[in-house]
Amino acid sequence: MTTLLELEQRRPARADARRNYDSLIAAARIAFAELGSGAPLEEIARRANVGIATLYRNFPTREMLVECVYLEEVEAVCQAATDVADLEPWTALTTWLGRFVDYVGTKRALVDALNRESTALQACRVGLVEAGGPLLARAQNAGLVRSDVGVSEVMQIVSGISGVNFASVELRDKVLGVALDGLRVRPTGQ
Amino acid sequence: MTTLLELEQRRPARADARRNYDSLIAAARIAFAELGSGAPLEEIARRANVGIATLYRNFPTREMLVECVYLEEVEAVCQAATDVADLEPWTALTTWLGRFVDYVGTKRALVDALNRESTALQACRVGLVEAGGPLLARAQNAGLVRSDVGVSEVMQIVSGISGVNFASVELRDKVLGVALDGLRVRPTGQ
DNA sequence: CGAATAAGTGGAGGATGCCTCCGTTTAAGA
DNA sequence: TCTTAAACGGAGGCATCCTCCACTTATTCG
Repeated sequence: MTTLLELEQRRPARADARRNYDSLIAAARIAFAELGSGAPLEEIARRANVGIATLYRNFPTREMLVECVYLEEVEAVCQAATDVADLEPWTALTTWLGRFVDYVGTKRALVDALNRESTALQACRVGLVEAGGPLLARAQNAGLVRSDVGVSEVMQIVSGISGVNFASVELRDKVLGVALDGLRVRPTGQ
Repeated sequence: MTTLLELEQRRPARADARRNYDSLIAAARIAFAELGSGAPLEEIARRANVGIATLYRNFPTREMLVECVYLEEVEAVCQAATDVADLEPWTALTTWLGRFVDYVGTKRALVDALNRESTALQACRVGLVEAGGPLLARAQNAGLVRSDVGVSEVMQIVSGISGVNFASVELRDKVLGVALDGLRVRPTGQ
C-alpha cells in the first residue's frame, strides 16, 4: 500500500508550510468530528490559525481534505486485519469486518466519500482489499465462504449496510449478520 | 397507506396556489434528476415561474420537497408488490426487491433521504413495509426465509447496498444476491 | 553573515445559495 | 361588485465558497 508514501509526498517541503499542513489536518479532524463532514472550511482554517488560502493550497477540494484526515485511520483498520490472524477463519473475517463497521459508523463522512470516485480514496480501498484478502481467502479455503466472491464485494455489502441509519447498534449488527450469512457456503445446493 | 391522503391535504386550496404547487413539484422533479438532490432551490423556483417565497411556503425544508416529489413514485413501487403475487414465494420477494432497487438506483436523493429522520418519509417507509410484508410472510411460511427477520430489516439490506457505487448493474445484482441469500433458511443448522 | 529568491501566506472580495420579511396582488365568497 | 383572507414575489441579510495578489519568510549560496 503506497498510500502513506503518497501522503508524505504531498506534505510540503518547507518547515513552516509543513507545520501549517499538520495543523490543518489536526483541526479538520476535530472539526469533522464535531460538525460533520460539511464543517465550514473557513472554520477549519481559523482553528488551525491559518489563512483560508493556505487551506486551499494544500487541499484544493474538500474531499481531498477528508481523505487526508482519514487515510491514516483507515491504515489502522487495515492493521487490525493482522490482529485477528489467530482466530477461527470465519470469526476472524467477521471480527475484522466488525472492526471496520465500528470505525466507519463513527465517520459517516468517510463512507460517503468511499462511495464516490476519488483518486486517493481509491488507494484506501486498495488497502482495505489487501488487508482483508487473506482473511477472506482463509475462510474460503476452509470451505466456509462461497468462492465466487471477492473482498470488494464483501466490503460493498458491509459498507453499504453500515451507511443505513439503524435504530440501535444491535439492530445494525443483526442485519449485518443476516447479510453476511449469505457469504457462507450452502450445505445443499441452490 | 395514508400517504397520498396526507399529500392531498397539504396541497393548497386556492386555484392559483394549487397551480404553483404542482408547477414546483414538476420543476423539482426535473431539476433533481438533472442536478442531483442538491439542486439550488432558487433555480427550481425559477423553473416553476414562481417566487422563492412560494417555494418555501409550500415546502419549508428541502427535504420536504424531495419527499413530495418522490412520494407518488414510491407509491408505484408499493403497487408493484401486488403484480408479483402469482410468482413463486422466493421469486416474488426478490423480484419485488429488484423493482425497488431499480427505482432507487436512479434516485440517489431518495435513498439519502430515506436514511434520515423525516416525518413524511416515515410514511413512505411504512408503505413499503406494508407492501412487502405479505411477500416476505409468504416466503417465510413456505419455509424459505428465516422467520426472525422483518421487512424493514430486508429493506435495510437492500437500500444500504443500493446506495453503494457499483461498477456495473450486474455487479450490484450479484452482491445483492449474495446478501439476500443470507435471508434463506439453512438446510442444516449454523 | 547577509543578500537573493522561490516558496509560502493571509484576507479582501466577488459569487452563489439559503431563508425571511413585508408591501402588493388576487381568488373566492357574499 | 366589494371585502378579505390567502397567496405572492423578490429584496436583502447572512453564511460559505473560492480566487487573486500584494506581502512575508525559510532556505540557499556567495
